[in-house]
Amino acid sequence: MSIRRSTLEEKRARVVRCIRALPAGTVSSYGALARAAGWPGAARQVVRILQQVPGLPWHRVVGSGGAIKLPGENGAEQRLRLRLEGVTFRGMRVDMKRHEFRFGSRS
DNA sequence: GATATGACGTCAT
DNA sequence: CATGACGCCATAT
Repeated sequence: MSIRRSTLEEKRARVVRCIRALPAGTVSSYGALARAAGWPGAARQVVRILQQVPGLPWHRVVGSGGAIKLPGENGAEQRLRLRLEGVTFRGMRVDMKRHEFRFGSRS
C-alpha cells in the first residue's frame, strides 16, 4: 500500500486555479501562491507555470514583500499594468498591506 | 547521478 | 535597507 501525494499535474492545476482567482487590483507572491495551492516551497515552480500557461494574470504575481521581480522592460510593464488596475506602490514595491490577496479568508 | 539554471524566500550581515 | 549565502523544486544537459 503506498500513499500517493499529489502528482505534479495536480499541483500545477491548483496553482493555476489560485492565480486565476486573483481579482484585478490585487496581487499575490510566488511563495504565497505555492502555499495557497498546497505546495509550500515551490515558488520557483509558480514562475515556471506563469511562463508556460498562457492567459494568466501574470502581472498580479510579485515577489515577497511586493517586490517586482521581472527584470527590465518587463518589470516596467508589470508596474504599469498594476497601476492601471489601481494598485499603489511604496517605493519600488507594491503596497501589500492594501493589495495582497488573502486566499481562503472568509468574512 | 552530478551540475547548472530560474520572474523565489528567508535569514544573517 | 542592500547583499550574499543557502535552501527550495523541477527541468535540462
